[in-house]
Formats: sequence, C-alpha cells, structure tokens
Amino acid sequence: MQQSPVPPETPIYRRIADRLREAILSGELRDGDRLPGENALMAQHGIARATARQALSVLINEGLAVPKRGSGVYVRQFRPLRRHGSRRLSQERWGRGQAIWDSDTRGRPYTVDDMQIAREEAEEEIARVLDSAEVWVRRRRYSVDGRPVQMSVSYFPAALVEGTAVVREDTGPGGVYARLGDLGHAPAHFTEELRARMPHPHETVLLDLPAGTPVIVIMRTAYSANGIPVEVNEMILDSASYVLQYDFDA
Amino acid sequence: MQQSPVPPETPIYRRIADRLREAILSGELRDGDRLPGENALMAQHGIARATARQALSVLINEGLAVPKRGSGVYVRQFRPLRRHGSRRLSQERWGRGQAIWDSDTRGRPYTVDDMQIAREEAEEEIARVLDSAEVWVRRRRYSVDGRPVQMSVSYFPAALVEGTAVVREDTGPGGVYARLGDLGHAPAHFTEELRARMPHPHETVLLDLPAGTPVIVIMRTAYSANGIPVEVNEMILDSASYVLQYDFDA
DNA sequence: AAGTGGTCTAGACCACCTT
DNA sequence: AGGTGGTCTAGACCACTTC
Repeated sequence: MQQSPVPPETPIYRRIADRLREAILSGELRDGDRLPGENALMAQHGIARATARQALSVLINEGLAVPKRGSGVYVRQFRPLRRHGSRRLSQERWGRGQAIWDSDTRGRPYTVDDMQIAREEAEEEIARVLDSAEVWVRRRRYSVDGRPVQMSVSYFPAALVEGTAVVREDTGPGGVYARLGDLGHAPAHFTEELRARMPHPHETVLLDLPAGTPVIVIMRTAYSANGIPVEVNEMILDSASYVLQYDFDA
Repeated sequence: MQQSPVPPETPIYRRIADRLREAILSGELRDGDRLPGENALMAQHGIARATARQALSVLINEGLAVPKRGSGVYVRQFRPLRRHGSRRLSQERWGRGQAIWDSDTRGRPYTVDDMQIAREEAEEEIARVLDSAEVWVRRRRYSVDGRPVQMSVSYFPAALVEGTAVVREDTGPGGVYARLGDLGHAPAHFTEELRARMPHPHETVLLDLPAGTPVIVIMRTAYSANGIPVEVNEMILDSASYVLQYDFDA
C-alpha cells in the first residue's frame, strides 16, 4: 500500500527501462527478440501492473521496442533504404566514399499505390512558392516489400501543366520531369527543406508507423533553368526506413 | 467500477487527445497556451486520473505539448534555425528561391560550451571510414539564446593532425578546415548521411529535450581534393530547432 | 495554501494471439 | 484455455509552482 519510505533518486519504472535499454543497445537483446512482458516485470520487481507498463512504454516511445497485441513486446529493427539527394554529385565522382550506415535498397523495387491526381486551390505556402493560386496535385504512396515507406505530394502551377501528360496517370517515358522538359521547363535546380517531427495520426495510419517513430518531412522545390519554380514536392518519410545522403563540393 | 457496456469504437483517452490536437493544429490553442489539466479533464469528462493523464501523454509524446511541473501542460512551439548543407550552390545563385518554412537565425549567435579534445581509439565505423585506428576527437555543444540545439563530434586521422593546431583549443583564423588546408588536405567534397530517431537518454539530458522530440543525426565526411577522407563529423540536432536546407543542380 | 503534474498500488474487463 | 497487451477505475503520497 505504501511505497518505500525514501523514494529512490530515479523512479522504479525508469530504472527498469534503463536496464532494458542497455540490454537492447548492447546487443544482448537482438532485433526481434522478446522483452520481458508486463507480468514478468511485475513478478521480478514486485511492482504493480501500471508501473511495469510505464517502463515498457518508455522503450516503445523511444522507438526501441514494438508491442504486439496478445503476444509480447519485441526489440525493433532498423533496416534503412538509402535516398540520394544529389546523385550527380555523388561519391562515384571522386570515388572511395564509405558509407557509415548500412542500407539495403538492393533489388527491392518501389510499389506505388493510392495514386490521386486533382486540380485544387493551393495552400498558402504552396501558392506563395509556386506563385500560383491554382495547382495540379499528384499524390501517391510508395511501398517496399509491401510495407509503406513514403507518402509524396507534388504540386504544379495549373497554368503550366494544364492539359499535358503531367496531369495524367501515365506520364510516359521519363515521367513528370521529362514532360516538364517537353514544355521547356526542365528542372535544373532543386532546393530541399527538411525537418523531422513526430507523425500526425493520419500519417501514423498511412505509413503504418509504430509508436516512437518520427517522420522526416522534405519540401522539395524544382526550378527551371531560368529560375521559375515548376514543382513543389512534399514527402513524408518513415524515419526508420531511410538514410538520406547528400553529396556536394566545398 | 464498471465502464459503459459497449466500449466506444475509439478509446476515451484517444478521443480527448484528438479533440485537443485539433485545437492545437487549427490554431485555436496557440504557442505557449495552457491546455486543460488533469483535474479539468477528469471533471469535464467524468474520467479517472490515469485516463486524463493518458490523453495528455499522447500529445506530449507527439511533441505537440510540454508538461511543466506544478504548473500545467502547454502548447509547444516550433521556431527553427536554418542550416544550409551546400551553401555554395544555394538559392542566391539563381535567385527567386522562396522558403517554405520560416526560420529566425538572424543575428542570434552560436555559443560553444563543453569543448573537449582528446586522442582516442576510433570506433569501428569511424576507423573504417577514416581508414585509421587512432583518431583525434573534438567534441562540443552549440547553443542559441542559451538553449542547446546541437552536439557535434569531429574525428580526424591521428597521423594527419598530430601536433597541429587542429588538436588545440584555439584553431586560429578559419578554424579547423583552414588548418587542414595548411596541411595540404583542404576539404573539397562532403558526404552527409542523415537520419532521424528518438533520442537516447544522454542526448535528452544534454540537449534538454522535451518528450516527443526526435533528433536528427548527421554523419558528415569531408574529403580532400584527391579523395582522402580527412574528417568525420557526427552531429546530433534537436529536430525542433532546425530546418535543413540542401540546394543542388539537376 | 492550493493546485499541478509525477509516481505508484490494486484491482477490473476486454480483444487479441498463441498453443 | 491461457497469456498478452489495451483500457479504465479509485484511490494514495510526493515535489514543485503559483498565489
């Protein structure tokens, strides 16, 4: 009924979480291994259910563990894809580049689902950047190995692409950028603005994100050679599925 | 003692959290505003303390709200700095670039604290990339307006920088990169590998991060003109304090 | 002094997964 | 059938902030 008279400096649930985190980060518990469950923690430490849950919730919110209903709590894995920002400048040019983080994009193709194309009134920021109140919008979701990894929304100035293949489902060989080129507005420069944050609920659903998984938000603006913005592309990435790489010269 | 016979499709705590999130994202509740507290939610919805707490914890773990002991739970703000990856290629070159996200780096200087310099045995990954088992390490933390925003650790091949100003506290005009230049190894190419994840506990402490705040991890490798890696710089950024910008050509 | 969030106990019913 | 995590109740003591 009464807890120990002098509360220990760090709360019980936190010390338990620390112990488990150590086991995970040290590799003692490996990817996919099962953590001690609520009942096990209650018995081992003589604590109440809520306290055991709180300990596990720490690791879950840190993205180190994933709960599976009716089964247990498991160590989470990190197997990223590699996304290249500026491919043309990539390491092949000066060779010898060594990657810090492994990734395994090899051979696994993207799948596109939920493609949607529509003409819309632009949100404030998009309208400002594209200098156009009306835009054509292409929405899609990318999956790898059947698991969603990215949502992407492209915006084009309506006047620029009206009636072209850019607003059709099948954009033809070379895709949207080739069509923009046909129009005399081939993308020549890119700006990517990037931030990370916790996902909103609809993003959690669409990307099937476990708790403790941030998203990376990329706002990419494409400019034609004469400096006209021709596309804004907003991407929401599952941070557990990606390593981003940017290469550039001094 | 008994809850309603047919449990509602979505749990109570989640519906409350949804309502509050809506209020935050719609701007009805603004930056720094106080959310209804545990007692208020208990009274308004006729629920137990733990349920009210659970509702608030959702928003806290989403990074939308910050709890303040003895005071209340408040709407969190996002006022990022802007970090430029490839400045030389930046938008000024072709003009007209419009930023999607506001940021206010203007005039606010970085402060460096906790500078540490040491000779160490390199971790496996660093040793592999730098092709050197022994490294000199420079650690420091950057703050803006007295609030920590970034931790940074630079690694140099020991043989390359031994006895030079690179391993001294004061690196002189132009800093470390200028000294590498003096040695005939001026950085000419950069690769940045970037990911986002929830912070580890020591990062939470050192960056003073509220719950629900991811970190952005950047591993930056600098190569000299002839392709030799001369520095690896690992940066841990508070994701709520940064927008990253990369500019490049097609 | 009163109110707030932080921690903890000891129960309960439920849906879900494994066996 | 039994174990697991998900939700919820009704209390308790505490440290801290605000007034």
